[in-house]
Amino acid sequence: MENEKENLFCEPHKRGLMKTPLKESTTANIVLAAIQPDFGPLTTPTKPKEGSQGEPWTPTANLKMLISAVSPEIRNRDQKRGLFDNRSGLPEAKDCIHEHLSGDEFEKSQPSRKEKSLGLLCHKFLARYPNYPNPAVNNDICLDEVAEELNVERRRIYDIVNVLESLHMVSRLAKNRYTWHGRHNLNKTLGTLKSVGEENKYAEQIMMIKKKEYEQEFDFIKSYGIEDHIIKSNTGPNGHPDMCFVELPGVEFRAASVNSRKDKSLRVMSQKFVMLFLVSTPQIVSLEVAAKILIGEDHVEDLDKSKFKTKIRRLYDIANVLSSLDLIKKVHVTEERGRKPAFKWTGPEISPNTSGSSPVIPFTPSDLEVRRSSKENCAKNLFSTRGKPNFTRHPSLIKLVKSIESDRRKINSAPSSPIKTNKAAESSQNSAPFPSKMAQLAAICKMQLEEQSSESRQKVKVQLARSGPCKPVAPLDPPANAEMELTAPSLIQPLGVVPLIPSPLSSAVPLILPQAPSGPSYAIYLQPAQAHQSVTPPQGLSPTVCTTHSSKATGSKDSTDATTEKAANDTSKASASTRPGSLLPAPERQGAKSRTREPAGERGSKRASVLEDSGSKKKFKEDLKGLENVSTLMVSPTSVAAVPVGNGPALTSSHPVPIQNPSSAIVNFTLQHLGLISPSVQMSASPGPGIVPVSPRIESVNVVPENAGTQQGRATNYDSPIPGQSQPNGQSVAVTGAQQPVPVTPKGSQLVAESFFRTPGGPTKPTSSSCMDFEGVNKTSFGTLFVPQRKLEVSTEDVH
DNA sequence: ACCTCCCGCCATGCT
DNA sequence: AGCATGGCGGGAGGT
Repeated sequence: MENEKENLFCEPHKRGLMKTPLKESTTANIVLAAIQPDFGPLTTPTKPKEGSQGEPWTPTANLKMLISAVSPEIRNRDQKRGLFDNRSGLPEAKDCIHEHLSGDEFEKSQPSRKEKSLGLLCHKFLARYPNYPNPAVNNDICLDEVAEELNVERRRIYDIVNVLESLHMVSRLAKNRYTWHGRHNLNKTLGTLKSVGEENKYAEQIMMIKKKEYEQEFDFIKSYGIEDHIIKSNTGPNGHPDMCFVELPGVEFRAASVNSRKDKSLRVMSQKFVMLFLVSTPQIVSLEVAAKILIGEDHVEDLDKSKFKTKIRRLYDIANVLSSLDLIKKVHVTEERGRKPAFKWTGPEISPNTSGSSPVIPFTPSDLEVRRSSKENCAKNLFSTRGKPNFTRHPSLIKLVKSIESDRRKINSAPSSPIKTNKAAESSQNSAPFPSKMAQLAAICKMQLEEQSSESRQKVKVQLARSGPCKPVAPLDPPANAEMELTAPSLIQPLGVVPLIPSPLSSAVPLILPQAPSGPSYAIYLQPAQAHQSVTPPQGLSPTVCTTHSSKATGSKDSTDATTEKAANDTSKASASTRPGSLLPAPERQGAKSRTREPAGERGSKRASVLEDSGSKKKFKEDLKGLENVSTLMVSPTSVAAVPVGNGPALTSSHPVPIQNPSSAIVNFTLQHLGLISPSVQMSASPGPGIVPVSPRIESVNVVPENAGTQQGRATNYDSPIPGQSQPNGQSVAVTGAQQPVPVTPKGSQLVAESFFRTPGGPTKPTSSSCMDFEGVNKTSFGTLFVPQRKLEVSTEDVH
């Protein structure tokens, strides 16, 4: 009954009807459709939660519910079972490879925590919707329904939705209702976030934190004061960077309710977390650092532990969702003291949206235009999100906006964000799960398989039909991914670029790098502050990188491991260490992902100063490895390129050749460290002139891909509207091009160029001032600072 | 023993 | 008041 209705209304796409792309959803839908009638009303009612679980689908469900009421355990068991059996969402029932309820008592009896993990849940959730939904269709999501179908408490759905909302993949329509936007706005959002992150100087903040750590370890401490200042300056009035939710023009929060406290947490935290990846060079962010930055109070000591722990918990939640989106993947950063959990960006590379602040624009003209135009959206203007401190809107306005937007959407079918889609991100979207654990894997695999099969058929048809209209972009990405790469060395910092002269000006200094042969050109820009830093040796870290990966699942691919090391040495000199390109493309998305896991070591204790010991050994090994790899890999530097700017299709992002990228970076890095080449030589990453990033520490990163294989499934999965595009390997290039084309002018959505942070309390960020501070600092303390080397190893998790 | 992070209590705020 | 949201942190599964 209702369910059906609701489905219709809420998630039409599920039905397959319209949307082509529905991936798994189709399957699921189908299933649901079949089942629902039988069961009867599901009810959606408000809270599904546990009770709901049982509820619905079958008559027996009621019984179960009753029982469960009595015993939670039973309840759980049922739930699990229900999950699989019923379907709620998952495909498992169908394919199932494993599992089964029937068979194993084991599983059945207990679903295991993993099966209940947010990551898996998120996969299920994502599987229901196409990456690039047809805007013309109703893409509403009814939270209650979803919760029921997935057999989870609504609370969990909120966790997912909040993160998705932060990326503007969904937007709230009303009470219990969200609209699914999929990845249409993703690149745009990321660009905006990157811009905001740059404005906030997150890169610097990261650096500072790291520096502090080092110092602490070594007793350096002296510079605390300074550092704090810096941070503070960057931060808002409160002392910490408080930004508000960054909205995109096209995707605004419509419900008033969103405003309130929501500005706080998960959503904002998610955005900030993403920003950290986007602004940091290696694109690897440890939870510890992220937590500190998010907490704002970075002042060292204050972090109270509980707060820190809470933040970490939240970050895991966010990370699980982002991992499901294939935007990040878990890795470990190993330092002397141990491994710390960290995440590596595997999403598309993005260029910052232009906003007022950044001068340089990497975008292609078309993009710019689009962006501009977008700004003009009526709706937006009406409600400009931007300015508002609050998101509250009058209901009537909301409606109006909504209607406008919907129209707009229809009109523009084009995808909005063209920017770089490349990376596979898109393609993978749905796909890719990474199972960390077998269970998850299995579950995911099943889902995927189902999806594929069902989808592919439908999809193709549909897409073809609709292809025109939609926007989409295709993602391309290869299937997989597998690989990892690694990145660069410096953990922190910003592009390796070099600024030559530090200018106090606020604006960033754009550098245009020569492009690699094939690639589009890219520009890197630095903010003054950064530039300064670079000039002076920041502490960054030097890096060493190691990548390791295993390929797993997919097998073939991957592989790339490289490790590098650098050894550099030294301390002060750091200059030597430059970071190679920092950016690495990340490319690959592997298909599989797993949620998280890993040991992390972060914890607060960093202090142990024991450093080097174990580290050195490892390093050595790594170095060796790195060398080996290098030899093998050496390849085109180009691939390493830093930030691709244009929309260019080619962007590195996709990296068709994953291996290369890392390798080049590594190679450079290694060579430099070895003294074989000068830093300036570096490849693309850091061009030139000046490079110097340097960081005192050396780190090595190992990335090991975890996943097992699920990828394949994924490959197929994507929904991109454009069917043909996907290529297995990831050559996304072509695809990209295709996507891009659609610059629709009117697009409404667009851009916000302005991304802004809203700072509630205060004014915006103090950019200039902060810059100044930084400068001062850099000069002052950085110059002298000695930094011990460290090694950092990043490894993706493996699953066990 | 520690890392992850599920679970769900309960505050917050809209309706 | 009731319900939707979602902050938060205890505590337990996993390794």
